[in-house]
Amino acid sequence: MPKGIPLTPEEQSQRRFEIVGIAKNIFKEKGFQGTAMREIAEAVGMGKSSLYESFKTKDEILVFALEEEVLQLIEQSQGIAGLDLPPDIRLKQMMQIYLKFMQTNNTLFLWLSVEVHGLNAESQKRLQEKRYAYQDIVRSIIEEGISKSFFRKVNALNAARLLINSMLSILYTSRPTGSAEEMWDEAIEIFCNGIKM
Amino acid sequence: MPKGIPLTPEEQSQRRFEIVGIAKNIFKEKGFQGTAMREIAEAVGMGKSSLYESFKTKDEILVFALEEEVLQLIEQSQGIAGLDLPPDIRLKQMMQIYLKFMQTNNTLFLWLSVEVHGLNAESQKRLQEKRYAYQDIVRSIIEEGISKSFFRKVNALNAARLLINSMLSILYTSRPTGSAEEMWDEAIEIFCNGIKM
Amino acid sequence: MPKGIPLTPEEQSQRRFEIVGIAKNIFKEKGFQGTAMREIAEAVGMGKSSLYESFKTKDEILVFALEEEVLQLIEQSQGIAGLDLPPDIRLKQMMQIYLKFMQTNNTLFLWLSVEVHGLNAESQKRLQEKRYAYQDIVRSIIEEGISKSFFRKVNALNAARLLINSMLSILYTSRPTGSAEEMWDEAIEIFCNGIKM
Amino acid sequence: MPKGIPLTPEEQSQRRFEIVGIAKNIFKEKGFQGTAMREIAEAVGMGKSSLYESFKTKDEILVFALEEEVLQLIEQSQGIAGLDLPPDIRLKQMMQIYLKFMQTNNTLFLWLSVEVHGLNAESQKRLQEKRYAYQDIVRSIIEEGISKSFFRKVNALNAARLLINSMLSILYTSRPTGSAEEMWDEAIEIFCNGIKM
DNA sequence: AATGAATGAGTCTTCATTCAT
DNA sequence: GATGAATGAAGACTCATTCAT
Repeated sequence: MPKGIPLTPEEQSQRRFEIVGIAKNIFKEKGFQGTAMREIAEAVGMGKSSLYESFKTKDEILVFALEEEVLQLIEQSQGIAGLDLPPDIRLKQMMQIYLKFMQTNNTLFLWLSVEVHGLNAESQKRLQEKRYAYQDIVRSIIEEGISKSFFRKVNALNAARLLINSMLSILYTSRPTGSAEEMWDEAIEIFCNGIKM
Repeated sequence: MPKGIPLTPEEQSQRRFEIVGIAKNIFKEKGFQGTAMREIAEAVGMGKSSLYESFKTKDEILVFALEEEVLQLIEQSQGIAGLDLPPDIRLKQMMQIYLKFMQTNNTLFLWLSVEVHGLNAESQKRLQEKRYAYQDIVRSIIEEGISKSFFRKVNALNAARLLINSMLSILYTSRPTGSAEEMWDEAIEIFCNGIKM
Repeated sequence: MPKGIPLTPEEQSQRRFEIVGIAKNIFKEKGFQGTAMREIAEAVGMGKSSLYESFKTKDEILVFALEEEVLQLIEQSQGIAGLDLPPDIRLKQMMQIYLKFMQTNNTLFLWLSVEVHGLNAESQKRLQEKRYAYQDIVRSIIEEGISKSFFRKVNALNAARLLINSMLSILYTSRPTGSAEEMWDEAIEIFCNGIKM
Repeated sequence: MPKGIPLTPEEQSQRRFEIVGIAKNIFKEKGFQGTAMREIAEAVGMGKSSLYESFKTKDEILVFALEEEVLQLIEQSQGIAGLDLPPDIRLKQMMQIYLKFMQTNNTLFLWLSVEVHGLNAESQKRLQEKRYAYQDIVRSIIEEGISKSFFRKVNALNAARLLINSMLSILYTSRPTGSAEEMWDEAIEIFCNGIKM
C-alpha cells in the first residue's frame, strides 16, 4: 500500500503466495481460461496492473500455483520416503498423501492438463521438471523395493507412473464404486500385488 | 460444391467427417479453446459460416469428434470381447487396440476426460454415456474372469477404470522408458498379475 | 413447383401476396430485423432464393406488406367516405375501421415506424404516398364538415393527422383505462367535440 | 484520458453523458439496431472496448439516452404543474415544453415507445415507469381541471395519453401545414375545446 | 423455374496487457 | 509503487444475398 517504498524480496515473495493462494481458488471454480485478471485483482484487493508487478503474465500465476502445490507434495512425500518402513507401506502412505492433494486441488490439476498446452514452452518445462521430481520419489521407493527383493524386477519409472496415474481413475470418475478410500485401497492393492515378488 | 442441389444425407455425413477429421488435427495441436472456427474453416477450405451448416456450434464439433473415436473403439472392443479366448488374453488384446486408438488420437482422448468441462450438460452426458459403455466392456471381461476364477474377487468396474487409466501413463509421458509396446507390456502385466488368482 | 414453365403475371402477383401474407405474421411476432429470410422461406414452403424471384430484397417484402394493408384500409375508408351520412358519423365509422386495422396488424405498423428509417429512399417514398392518400380521405371528410358548418374552421389536414394519431394512444398503451372500444369512444368524442361548431 | 487515475463519479457520469450525447445522434440517423458499437466508439473517439467501461451493454446506452431525456422532461413539467395558473394554461405550457423536447430529440422519442421492444425486460420496465410518470403529470392537471369544473368529466389518463400522442402528429409529418407552432396551437386548441366544460 | 449451398461482412462482447499519472 | 483507463485483437455466431446446377 505505501507508495514509493520498495518491497523487500521477502515481501515480494509473500505477495506472490498471497496472490496465488487466492487465484488457485478461482481457477478451481472457473478454470484458467475462464478466469480474468480483473477477477484475481479484485479478489486479492489490488489493482489489475499491480498483479503484473508480481507476475509478468497470467500464465505465470498458473505455473506458480501448480509448482507450489507440487513442491508441497514433493516435500511431504520425501518425508515418507525417508521413513524406516517396508517399501510397500511407504508406497501406500505416499499415495494416500497424493490422493489427498489431488482431492484438495481437484479441478486445479484437471485444468492443468487441459490448459497446459497453451502455456509457453518454458513454463511447460518448469512444470515438467517438478512432475519428474515427484515421479522420481515414487520410483526410488519401487527401486528400493526391487533391490530388497520386495518387488519383482520391473521398470521402476514405468511402474511409478502407472501407480500415480491409477489414482486419477479414482478422482475423476463420475461413477464411483465406493468411497474414494475404498477405491484407493483396491487400486493400491492391485498394484502392489502386481509387482510383488 | 454444387450450389443449389441439396446435399444427400450421405454427403452431409461425409462432410461432417471431413470437417471433424481436419478439426481434430487442429485441436490436437492447439487445444479446443485455442482453435478458432475461422481456422477450421480455412483448413477445410470453406467459408466460416458454411461450417455452421454442418455443425450448429463449435462444441458440436468436439463432441462429434470424440464420439466418433469412442464409437469405433467400442465397436472394435466388442469384437474382441466376443472372442473365445481366456479373459486375460482378451484384456490384453483390448488394451492393445485401446493404445493404438490413443496413439492415433493423441491428446484428443485426454480431452475426452477433461476438456469436456465447459460443454453444455447434454453434450457432457452424451460423451459420458460412451465412456461408460466402453468401461463396461472392459468390466465385463474382468467380471467374466472373476466368475471363471481366473481373477481374484475385485470390484470389476474399479479395476477396469484402473486398467484404462494405466494406459494414459504410457501415452502422455515425455520421459519414456522404452517403446510404447514395451511400456504397455509391462503395465498390462502388472495389472493382470495384480488381479490374478 | 413445375420447373421451366414461366409464371404468368397473375401467378407472380398471387405468389407475392402469398409470401407477404405469411411474412407479415412473422414480422408481427419478431419484428422486421428479427426475421430471417430463411424463416420466411420455410414458412412459405419454398426455397430461400426463390423468394428473391418475387422480391428483390428483404425490404421490399416489408414495403409490400405495409402497402397492402394500407391499400385495403384506403379502400374501405373510401367506401365510408362516400356514404350519405353526417360527417361526424362517417368520421367515427372510419376510425372504427382504422382501429380494427391497427388491432389486426398490431405490431406490424409499430415496427414500421421503427424500421422504416433503414429502408431505402424509394421504399420510404412509396409508403409515404399511401399514408398521404389515407390522410387525405380523413381530411376530405373534415373539410366537408367544415364547409357544411358541422365543424369549426380548422386546418383539415392537421386535424386529420391529429385524429389518426390519437388512435395510437389507444393501441399501444400498456396501462389501458378500459376496453379499446371505450377508450376509442372517448377519444373520438373529445376530438369531435373539439372541432364541433 | 489520464491513465491510472480512477475517474471520479462526476467524470464517469460526464463521460456517460458525452457518449450518450454522441450516440443519440447516430441513433437518430441510423436507428438503434443499425448502429454498431464500433461506430459509436469512433465517433466518441475512444476504443471500442472502452465504451464497455461506461456502459455494460449496447442496450444500456439506449436506455440511458431515453431516460435522460424523459427525466429532464419530467422535471421541467413538474415545475409547470406546480404553477398557480388555470389548468388549461398549464396544459398548454406543458405541451410546449414537450414539443420542444421532441423537436430536439426527433426520432429518439419515437423509439421510446417503440424500439424498446427487444430490450430486456428490466430495461423495458425502467423506461415504462418513466413514461408513466410523465403521463401522470399531465393526467394530474386534467384531473385538477375536472375537479375545478374547468373540464368535462373524462377519463383523465386516457385524455392525457391522447394529448401527448397528438403532439406526435406534429412532429413526424413530412407534409406540414404550417410551422410546428401553428400546428401545435391548433392541436392543443382542439383538445382543450374537446374536454372543455 | 427453382433451390440450397456458400460466404464475407458484420454483430456484440471479452480480456490480457500496457502506460501515463 | 500503485493503479485503472485504454485498447486492439480476437471469438463465436448470423444473415442477406448470390450462383451454379
